[in-house]
Amino acid sequence: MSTTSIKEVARHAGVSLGTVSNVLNHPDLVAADTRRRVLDAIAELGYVRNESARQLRAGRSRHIAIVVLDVANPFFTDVVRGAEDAVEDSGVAVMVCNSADNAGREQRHLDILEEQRIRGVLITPVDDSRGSRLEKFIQRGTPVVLVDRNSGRHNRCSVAVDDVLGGRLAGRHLVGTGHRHIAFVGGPLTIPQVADRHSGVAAAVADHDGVTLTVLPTPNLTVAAGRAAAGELADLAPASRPTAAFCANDLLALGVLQEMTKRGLRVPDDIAIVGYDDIEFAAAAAVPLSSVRQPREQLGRTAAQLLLEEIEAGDKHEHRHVVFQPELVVRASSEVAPKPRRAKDP
Amino acid sequence: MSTTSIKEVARHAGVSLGTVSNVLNHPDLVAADTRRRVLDAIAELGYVRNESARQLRAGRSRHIAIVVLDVANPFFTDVVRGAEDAVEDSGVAVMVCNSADNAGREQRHLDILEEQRIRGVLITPVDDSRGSRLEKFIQRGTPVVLVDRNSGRHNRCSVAVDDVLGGRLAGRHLVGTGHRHIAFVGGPLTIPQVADRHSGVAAAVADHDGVTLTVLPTPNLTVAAGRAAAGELADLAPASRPTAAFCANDLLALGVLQEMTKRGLRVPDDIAIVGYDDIEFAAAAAVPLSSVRQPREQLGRTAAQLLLEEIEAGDKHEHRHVVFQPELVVRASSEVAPKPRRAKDP
DNA sequence: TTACGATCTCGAAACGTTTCAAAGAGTTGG
DNA sequence: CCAACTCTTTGAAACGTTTCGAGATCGTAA
Repeated sequence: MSTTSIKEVARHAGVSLGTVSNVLNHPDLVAADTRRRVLDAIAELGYVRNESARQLRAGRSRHIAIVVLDVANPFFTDVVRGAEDAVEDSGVAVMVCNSADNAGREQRHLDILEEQRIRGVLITPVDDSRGSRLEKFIQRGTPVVLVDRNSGRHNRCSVAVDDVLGGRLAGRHLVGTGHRHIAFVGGPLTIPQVADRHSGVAAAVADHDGVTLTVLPTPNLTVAAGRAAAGELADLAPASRPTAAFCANDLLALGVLQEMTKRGLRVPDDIAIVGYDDIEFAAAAAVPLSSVRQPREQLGRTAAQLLLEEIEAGDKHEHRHVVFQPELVVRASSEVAPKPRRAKDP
Repeated sequence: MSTTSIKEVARHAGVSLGTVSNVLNHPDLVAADTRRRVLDAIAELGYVRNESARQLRAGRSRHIAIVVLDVANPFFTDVVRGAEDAVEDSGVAVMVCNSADNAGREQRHLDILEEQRIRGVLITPVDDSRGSRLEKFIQRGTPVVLVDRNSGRHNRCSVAVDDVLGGRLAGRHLVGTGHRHIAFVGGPLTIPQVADRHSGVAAAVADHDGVTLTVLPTPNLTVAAGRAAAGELADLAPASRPTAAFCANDLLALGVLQEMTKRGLRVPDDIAIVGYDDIEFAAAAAVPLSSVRQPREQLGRTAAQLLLEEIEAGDKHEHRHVVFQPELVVRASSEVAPKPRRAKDP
């Protein structure tokens, strides 16, 4: 552990401690040859500034954090990249925290971040209720921007996508291509995004007589959960089986696609699939997946910009709520109009 | 920003400052009702400990970092999850840093981490040469464990997978199923993992007369690069086109699969594909991808354990180099023996 | 020659903790 | 009643910075 302090550098260079600090922070105040001597001493001793001491004195950190629901979900990694891009040369660094959709972990992360006097936080919250840890966090004055979630409250910025519209787009598309029995695959419905996507598709279905919507709840939004849900669907008698599945995200959709293929059902002929997020792997699937596209990197970039703005402006900052429009991308998995059902089931 | 300090808590509770600190760090030394009073004051004032001050006094942080080549690659997110699991209740937190395969960014991250007096670092380095930033970092005494890279040097632990063997497994499999012309898709070859995988497959091919290996270099290891490489392959005259592609990772392989399908070439009949890493999306592809499996989470878990061990043991620690064996997982993308070529090209 | 600015350097204070020797207050045993 | 404990609490020092008023040095104008 490097243990050289500014004091030793000063001694080595034959100057006072304050001068070394000036070389580091206000080089223009120091005479050229003194500066030179100090820099040499720094190089020779391998001095590394102690950030804790700096921060203690300065009163604040130079970091922001982004807390995501699932680091392993490509949707979030793209959001992270967007955020990293946005802060690139603003002098702050980004810490990535994974709440794993677990309120306890989210809370612990927030605890740690607050102890660090973090400069600001981007978060897709698990628990955003009144009196939640996050609420307290905000009230104590740390700037927070909600990501992929819009907030009715006015003490924070948010950047979101209109998920109800997204669900509606998917529903309209499926109804429009002739499907009369649609499944919604996703859960838990306590996740607002999932609930919104569901109510969107439900609204689209309700606009048309004779179209029914079946909800297949899943415990989470993973590929494995998609496989399991697809198993249930495939086990249904062909006559009562939905001809299309709208999945709450692409991981689920990929799981459904995989399981259906494995069981000999053809996509989209036997069952059409529409996902959500339009992660890169959606297009890369060998039956390319239709999906509701969210501007993933832009989400992260915009959120980070809002945060920097708030950090900059302080009290003068006015909170804003940015909502992006989703866009349906139709690919092979839902492209073909459904044909009369064939008897071809396991 | 919460600005209450231990001093105010002390005043509020009518005790000295040292007692408050004891309540926080050594509660057993404090009488029950004093403790009670202090805790009440803490709750009432919303006191949050200042980690910078704590760390300054204690001399070290409670964080480790993991620096990965690409946060958006599921391989690395799984490694991260493994590492997070391993440190779960050791009292240290994990910071995730993304070098994006860029030496400059890696350097900047290491600068910041050193200023933080980070407790230890897991890293898949971009630049591990003699005299590199990383080398200096290690020499100054911060514990570092190399991930997915084995090191000849003896001043650090490493956890890796035998990539030469992995390449060899893939090569043997393809040769064994009758392929006589194989393509290696991947690059840049300056990435040691890529070079090893290549030399593995080259060795396997060299063991058999009449089998040729064509190298298709790519600028990076992404899906898009895979698509581009597949385009080149597909454009070749059928007679001179390889019948199998071994890709340096699964992202490339998925790109190749997608582009081939798009161009009407069938996998595996027209061209077999084998990837590397066995990320979850490999199995989820509708033509499930054969792949060389790395124990992703275990890689992260083991690396984190070694790091904690070194942090614990200090000078007494003996560096170790763990090497895992990869395992070939054969799926549909390379399952069928190649048939006589058909003329069926764009 | 003096006075004044301009430049540069210095030294001490402050940031909020943790730690530790020492003191205070009871208790117990002789 | 004193000595020797134990149990609590105290207050000051130290961690490595940054900041800022003040001092030192030198050149220049009056």
